[in-house]
Amino acid sequence: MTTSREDVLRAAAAVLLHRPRTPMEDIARAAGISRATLHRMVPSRAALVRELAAFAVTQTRAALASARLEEGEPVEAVRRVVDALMPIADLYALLSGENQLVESTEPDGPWSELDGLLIALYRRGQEAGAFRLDLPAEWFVDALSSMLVGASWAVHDGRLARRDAPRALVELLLGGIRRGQS
Amino acid sequence: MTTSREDVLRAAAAVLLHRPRTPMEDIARAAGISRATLHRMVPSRAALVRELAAFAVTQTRAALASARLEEGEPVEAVRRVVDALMPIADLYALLSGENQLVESTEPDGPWSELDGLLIALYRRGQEAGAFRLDLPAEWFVDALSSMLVGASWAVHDGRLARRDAPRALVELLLGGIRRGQS
DNA sequence: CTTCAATGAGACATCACTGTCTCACATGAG
DNA sequence: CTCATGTGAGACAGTGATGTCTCATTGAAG
Repeated sequence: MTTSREDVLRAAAAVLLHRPRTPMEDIARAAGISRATLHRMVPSRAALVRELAAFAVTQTRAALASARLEEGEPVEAVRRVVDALMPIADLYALLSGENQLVESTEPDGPWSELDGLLIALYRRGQEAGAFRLDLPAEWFVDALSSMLVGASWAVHDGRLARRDAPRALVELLLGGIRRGQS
Repeated sequence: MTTSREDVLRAAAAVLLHRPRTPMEDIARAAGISRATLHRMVPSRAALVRELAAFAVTQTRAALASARLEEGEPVEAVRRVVDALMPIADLYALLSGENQLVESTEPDGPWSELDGLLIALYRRGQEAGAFRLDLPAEWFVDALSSMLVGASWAVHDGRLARRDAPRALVELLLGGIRRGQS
């Protein structure tokens, strides 16, 4: 009964997001393997963290691709983004600026590419007259990121039902960014 | 030239929020004191963390009190809350569920009291017809918390101007929670 | 059945961090 | 000026985490 590398990464992400100081022994346990096996998979803690970051980038890129940001109404595109990112919110959270588990993603690295896709979506929405002009696109990305993390935590803590989370998030976010409110 | 205890706590909060694994030596440096002096102030790392938590509770309680949650229009009360919490967003972030630096704040501890004040505000807004009925009050608190953290980070990283942050946050939040949008 | 690869348990050495302590220096008050 | 207090630098011992490695066990394939 082999635990897949991906399962290990997912488990590591979840436990490290919640407790960044978790020892390797406990990370391995959380993934259902022994510490020796974990060390066979990755040469060091630092390497695990780097691999986690790369995995998170890959998963996020795929999620954003599946959300097809350039297609259709910007409002619907935001809905699709949230639906796509919710299942990987914990991985996504590792990449967002708030979590320094992953040290200093480089300014021109994969993260800024992904960030740029979301900024472009917001700007498309502004040009289409759907989104507010007075809020910076960067804030849209930050707000989305932080609410994804927040919703993920709320679900994790049982404060929000898993099936309600996407809707709660998207309603609040869209309500906040849509034009024509004041 | 003595660094006040509060300054040390503030600096420690900021650095630990960003890098939970920061060694005591680096925490002390960030606070402008030596490690020996830090150890004279607190007997251990665990004690520092406990004191930080208590300080965060005190500061948050004071901020919420200054925001006068029960007075006037719920919308204006939310504005006051954001204005009051922004300057202490990093301390507040230590208390919010997202950050396990402070391990497991007890269910009936000070945090749930503060949480309860915000929940009561949202419910007051619902009853007054100002806030949406379909979003849970708990989600309001989670969204506020996570956006406070997100905005604080955006400012820290230079993505959002410090003077624009409160407005960006409150506009998005209020836009999302107000009634009569759809 | 045998063989092979993967895995877990556990031992061990090393290292970073932590807490403790001493001593020299700096600063402020009288 | 002296004295008292606070501080920083640095040494040291202890601890927990980390990485490395060996050996026994397990499970799957042929």
